[in-house]
Amino acid sequence: MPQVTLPDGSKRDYKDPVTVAQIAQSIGAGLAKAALAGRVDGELVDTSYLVGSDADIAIVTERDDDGIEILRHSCAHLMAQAVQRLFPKAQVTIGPVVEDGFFYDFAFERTFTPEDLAAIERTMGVIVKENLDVERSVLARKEAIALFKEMGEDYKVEIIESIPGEEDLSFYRQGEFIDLCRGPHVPNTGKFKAFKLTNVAGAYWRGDSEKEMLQRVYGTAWASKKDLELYLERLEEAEKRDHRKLGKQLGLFHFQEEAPGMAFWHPKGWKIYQIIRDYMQKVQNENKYQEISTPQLVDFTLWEKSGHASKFSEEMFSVESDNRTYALKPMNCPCHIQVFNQGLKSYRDLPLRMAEFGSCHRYEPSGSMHGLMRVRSFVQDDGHIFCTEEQIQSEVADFMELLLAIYRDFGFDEVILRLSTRPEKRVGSDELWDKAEQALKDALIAKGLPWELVPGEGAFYGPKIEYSLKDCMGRIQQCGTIQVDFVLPERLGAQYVAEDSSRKTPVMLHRAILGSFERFIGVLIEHYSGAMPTWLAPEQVIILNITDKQSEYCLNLQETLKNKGFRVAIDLRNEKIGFKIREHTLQKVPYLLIIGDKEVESDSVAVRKRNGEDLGAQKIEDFCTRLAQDVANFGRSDNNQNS
RNA sequence: GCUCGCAUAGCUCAGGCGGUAGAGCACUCCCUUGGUAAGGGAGAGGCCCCCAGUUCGACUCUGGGUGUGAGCACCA
Repeated sequence: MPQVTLPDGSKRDYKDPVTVAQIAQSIGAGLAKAALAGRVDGELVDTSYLVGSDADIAIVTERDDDGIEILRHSCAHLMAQAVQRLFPKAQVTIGPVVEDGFFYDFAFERTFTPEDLAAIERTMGVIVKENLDVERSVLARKEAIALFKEMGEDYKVEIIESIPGEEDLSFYRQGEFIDLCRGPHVPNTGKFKAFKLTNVAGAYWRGDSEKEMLQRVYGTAWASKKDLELYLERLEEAEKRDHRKLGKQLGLFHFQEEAPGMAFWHPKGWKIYQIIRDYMQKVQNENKYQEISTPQLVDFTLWEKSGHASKFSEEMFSVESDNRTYALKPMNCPCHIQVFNQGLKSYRDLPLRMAEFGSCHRYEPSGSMHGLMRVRSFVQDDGHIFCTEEQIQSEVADFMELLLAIYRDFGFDEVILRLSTRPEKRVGSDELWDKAEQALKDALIAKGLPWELVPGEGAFYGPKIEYSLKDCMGRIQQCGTIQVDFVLPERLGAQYVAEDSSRKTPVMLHRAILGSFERFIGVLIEHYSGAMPTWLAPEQVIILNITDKQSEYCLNLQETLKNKGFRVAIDLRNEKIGFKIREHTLQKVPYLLIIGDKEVESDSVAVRKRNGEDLGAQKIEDFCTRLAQDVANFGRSDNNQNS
């Protein structure tokens, strides 16, 4: 006699065991039709699931996030079925859900073409119309292996064989197609309303670059055509914001063949870079960091001592000179320890905070480069804190405070914090790890922000916290980090004299806030769609004359504003005012000052913002006040005047 | 690094059964001095990514390379 409790708290009694579908039916025909799956005591199940005892039940529909996930997962099966109808020789492998969609990997004798994709999509539509029931069944491992061997699905056999244990496995069948799957799935193939195959690409079998490459077909599926449209619009919007595109349009930087993965910064892009660097310099100075600078080229022997050569020598650029081999430094840490090692340090010197805008080079794999986001030459806002074990927590807490304040200035309020703890392969005693992990944890807890634990993902030399920010498109960008290091100071002989006059090895905290200037600027460009907040805009103001008559007034005005520390450009070209406004609006200059006879006579400026807003005529003084306020506000979203 | 695609004027892109190429914008000059997102005219501009091969002839076809895009793998 199952009694089910629905999400609204109401209860229903059934005489005999009932399926989720029947429960939905008993509530209403509409719900029965919309039902994609069920949730029984929190577990997702098929609508065919039989409820035999009292339980909390929810009917999962497309209005439910889980419902959409199930829809996408089932859509992957739908696609696999279509592929096998069209290409019987194609073998299926795996087909999971990913953000906003799904993919399925196939082994096939040739690659799929865009025409193939279109054909697959059409066949998917046919299968939807066939409205095939999706049926779950359970097979013993042996039977399952025999079945898939007979079908010639070698990859599936391999998957089944790799599943540990002897328990039975679940399978889903729709028409002629059957697939190993945990489920749950939609009850039939008629449930799909909006899907689209987006692209094909290669992907390694089992994610292993030693193994063969499969054909991965990506698709997306939504509850409605409207949602699909919105998603496609979102993709378009992201494309418009692409920093590589905007970098070219706004004249910020370029790349060229002779220097792959290394940016050529143009005046406006470099201005942004400098503003950020000056800001970081100031803020770090205020927070008791001492800025240093260390060499670009360092003899390989140092990298051997540090242990990087054995692991990363292939990824380092090297330079031969005087029968010696130097590496272009891929990181700054060993150099910072060299600075620490000069002179005898006392416990009284700790914590000792060093910062460097360190230029680094790494030979990144050719296929991994991506605009400014992943480059071979970059500058880290690097810093190392030498401290005692006892000081870890407060240093981490202070760092976090600083990082969050800086992110706010750049206009990022949402920060995702993740704590990565000890991996299997590691150095240092468990006691030491306990202490370090606890210190990081305590610092996180003290901050009171939500954070995520990622067990086993720490570096071999210590645990770390990673700080990711969410841009305005909802994309997550990892930028900052703080890592505890038990190894490097020891390896490179860093020591300090303790209170009892014994020699001790300091703990080293590696930390970065922006990560790299290159990447961070890339993130900023995409976040702001190139319309930098006034404090970061390479040109804050552009002065436009209407006719030659106002030229002198404009030049004087430029001088006045420049003397007040603003970045002011001027456009005296013989062009119509509408043309100039258009050009500089497209260049996303925050303020356009239009100067005609009226302004000259009244000693004022007509102010227009890049978003088209006309602020009308203002006294020069008033405009300066406004501009100064805008700059002082940084990119903080509270009271934000930018748009 | 791997799979697939792409590489034509400063930029965005057309183009052709193999006979060395075009548009818009930008640039230069001229007319125009015009009040809030494109005024008009004229001109100049190309090793059609690089190296081989096929061919009477290659920007076009074939092979190799480089760069780049999507994805995978990698990311101290």
